[in-house]
Amino acid sequence: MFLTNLTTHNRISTLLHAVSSCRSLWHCQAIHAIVIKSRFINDGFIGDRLVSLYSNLGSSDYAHKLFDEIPEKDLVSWNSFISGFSKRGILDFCLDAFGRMRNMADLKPNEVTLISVVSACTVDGALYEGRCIHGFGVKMGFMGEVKVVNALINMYGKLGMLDAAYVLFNGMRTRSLVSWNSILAVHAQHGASNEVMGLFISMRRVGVKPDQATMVALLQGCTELGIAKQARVVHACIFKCGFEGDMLVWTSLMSLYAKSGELNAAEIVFGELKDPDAVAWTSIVASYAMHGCGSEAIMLFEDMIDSGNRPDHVTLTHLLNACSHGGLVSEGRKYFEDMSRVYGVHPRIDHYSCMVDLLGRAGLMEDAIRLIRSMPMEPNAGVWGALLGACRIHNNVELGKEAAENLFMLNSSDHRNYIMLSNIYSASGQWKDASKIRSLMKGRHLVGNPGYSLIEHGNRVYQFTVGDQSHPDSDKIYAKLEEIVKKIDEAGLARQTEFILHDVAEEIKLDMINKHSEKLALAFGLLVTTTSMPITIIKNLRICGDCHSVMKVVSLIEKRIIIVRDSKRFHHFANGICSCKDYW
DNA sequence: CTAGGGTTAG
Repeated sequence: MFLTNLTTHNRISTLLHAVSSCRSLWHCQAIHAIVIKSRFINDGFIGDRLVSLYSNLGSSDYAHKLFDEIPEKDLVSWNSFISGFSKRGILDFCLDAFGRMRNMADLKPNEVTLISVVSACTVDGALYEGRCIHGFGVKMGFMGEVKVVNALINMYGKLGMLDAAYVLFNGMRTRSLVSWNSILAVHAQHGASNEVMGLFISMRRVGVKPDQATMVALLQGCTELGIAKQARVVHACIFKCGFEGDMLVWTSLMSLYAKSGELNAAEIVFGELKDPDAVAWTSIVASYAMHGCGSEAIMLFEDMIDSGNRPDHVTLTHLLNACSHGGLVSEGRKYFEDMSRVYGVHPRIDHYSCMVDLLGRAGLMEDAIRLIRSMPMEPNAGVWGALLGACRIHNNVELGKEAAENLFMLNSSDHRNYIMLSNIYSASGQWKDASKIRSLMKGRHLVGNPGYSLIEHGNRVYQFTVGDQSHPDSDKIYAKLEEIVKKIDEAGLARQTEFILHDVAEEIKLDMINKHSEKLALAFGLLVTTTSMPITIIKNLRICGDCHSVMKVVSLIEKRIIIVRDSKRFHHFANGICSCKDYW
């Protein structure tokens, strides 16, 4: 055994090291047994480490039991206990222990305790608890501690209270690099790209040197926009700051290029990684999946396996997604079966969603519903949503109704489900049912996010909303749009007005659909670019069905390449066809 | 000298 012939001090530090290196519950228990045999079980250091390890590994029973067995619990014992639950995101246990600690006469929580408890409040719906802890921190005089404020910035930011986070950040007398990174990260995570850029510039101005986390936040801040030019600017910035080849930063950059429509650039960035890790491989598989290149994604996945990297549940999700977007049914089925047997990844609910999507899109409704019934867990909104989407494509009213009813039960506030069901009814001519669903939606006061489309030109990004007239050259844009519509009518394309929900006359519907944001962006793109340039449009919602067919026709009659990123994936239009093969 | 704490990728 490795513990013989060592001095007492060395044995304790060896044990501490062994305890720290545990990666599984089984491993932890084995080391625990050695600790018991080694008569050091009462050593406070080792006990604390075991406690935090057990709670870190999610075994709260062991953690509680062991914690109770520690004879003299000091501040560090309590902090280890609490931090373990904090890292696992188990808020209840954290607050419980914090409460018990506050009731102790001879022990007071310190700033370390507070940081752990604040971090635990970053889970959804814990704003009230977070505010209480914040108040406690103020009372205890911890607000001068940079790390406490950083944790609070992160907490408010993660819970969507960007203003509160900014007020705290702004009020800091001294800010560490982590303070800057935290405020950047929470803005980036909420798509506040302008703020991210502004903060980054201020940070440089006061002479703070960015690190890996800064660059990642900067890159993340650009994804919402998805503008290739901005990706290139940040890429240059990464070079200047000396982060080229950094795995974390480069994976993030690769993903940004892919999301900005530049699959080639993503491929190049990936190629520059000497020894890509599992996350980098997953990212490139996801990139191809996003662009609808199913077989390429599969090939890359096989390369990943050959390189000795192990896929995890995220990799498999993207792989199944790739099969689904590419309509590769048999491949998807094979990988779904292989995932636990060959790769040791047990299917989670997201994998079931992917499979329902895959089968449903392919029109294999029986198989999709059979899979749902056989799931070992309760189907969630993702699963029913996938089925509903498939019913929309294949006009399956019966199943669509069932899927929608389940969705309404799970989450009645997502207006997209109502629209989808209403569209299914309209498509099969059941107008009364369709309008019933619409009034149900209206009655519940459900409105969606307003749709918008972005397009880059010169050094600017232009934004269009439905019927937008804010552009200075609005007249020209609408004239171009009219010209396109005329050509399309001449080409004999049947327009799809059922995507308009309002109860209005057909010609008004057509007028409304003609002013969709993606069509305005398209008209603008045709106006300002030359024929050799692809037109790239970023849409915040899913592309509308009519716009999708119009893009196809325009790509043919105007001989243009049009690339649209919607909220789910990319569509590459050329010669009258879309890369999604109308599978979307 | 030594335990516990804040930001970061797919």
